[in-house]
Amino acid sequence: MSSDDAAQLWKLNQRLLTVVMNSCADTFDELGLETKEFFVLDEVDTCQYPAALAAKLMIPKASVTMYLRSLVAKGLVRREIDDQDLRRHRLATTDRGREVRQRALDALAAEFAIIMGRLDQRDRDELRRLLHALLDPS
Amino acid sequence: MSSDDAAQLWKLNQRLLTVVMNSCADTFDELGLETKEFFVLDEVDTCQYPAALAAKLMIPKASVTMYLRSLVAKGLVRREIDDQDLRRHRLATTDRGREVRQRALDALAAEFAIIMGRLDQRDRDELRRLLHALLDPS
DNA sequence: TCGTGTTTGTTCAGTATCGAACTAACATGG
DNA sequence: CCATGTTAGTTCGATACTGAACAAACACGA
Repeated sequence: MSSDDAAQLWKLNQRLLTVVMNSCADTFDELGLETKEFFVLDEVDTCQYPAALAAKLMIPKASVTMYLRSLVAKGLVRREIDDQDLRRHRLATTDRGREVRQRALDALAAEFAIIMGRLDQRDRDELRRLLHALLDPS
Repeated sequence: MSSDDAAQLWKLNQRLLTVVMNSCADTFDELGLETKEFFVLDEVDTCQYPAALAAKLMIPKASVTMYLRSLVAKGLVRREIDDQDLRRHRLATTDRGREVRQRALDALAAEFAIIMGRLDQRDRDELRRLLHALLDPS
């Protein structure tokens, strides 16, 4: 594989993600969710703590502080005291937070499906197979 | 494909691209290139004009103005008068611009190739075909 | 118990980004 | 030729982001 070849694939892939994300913008707006906030909300339950979120999402700690402040203000996430380590803020999504997250994920999946609709069934299966081959750490 | 499955695929893909991009950060630094600037530099020759760049990259016109200003200041891109339409700035990479772009693409490809290595040549070609079909609905 | 070194999350200040308004240059219809 | 509408690129003001410094809490060997 030539160098330009790999880079081109990278760019196409990047473009695909951007297109899908842009398509979700309206739904996210209705949910009152900023794009960046969504990524944080989505990982709150699996990461539990701000530091872990920053590491997982590869964004600065200062940014996590901001997104969390907004999510808490919106009532989508709540902070709890961690009795084991008073420095840490244990995080958890609220009921409403879970609902919003699910709606956002559905929107993302729906838009992805629309784009995928440009392919016929055979090609969709093929693309999914290739992406899985790339992404699954198997 | 279930809704969550599609979203999961999307998120994995997003993560993959971020990791690759982060891996390139040092090289880009050495080249004196900001990440966002790179995307602009990379498309200058194919898009020719700022408006086309904004559309292709899906970023605001105002941002394109800024990135171009920086690229021009660094001597990587130059603006020319378009005799056909005096509103437009025809853009072109300089010799140094082409060199820097190639180095950046090489870095990107090198990192991405590690992942792409999971596919054989036939599958990579297939993947590119499918991504093109998705993104260039001709 | 200290002293020293980490880690956690926040704050602050400087930079980056971008929506909206703007100017200049075309295009089209009359 | 003019009126009207559209498009190209820039500027400006307001917001978003983040590196660096910070305070608090932990860890652990001496």
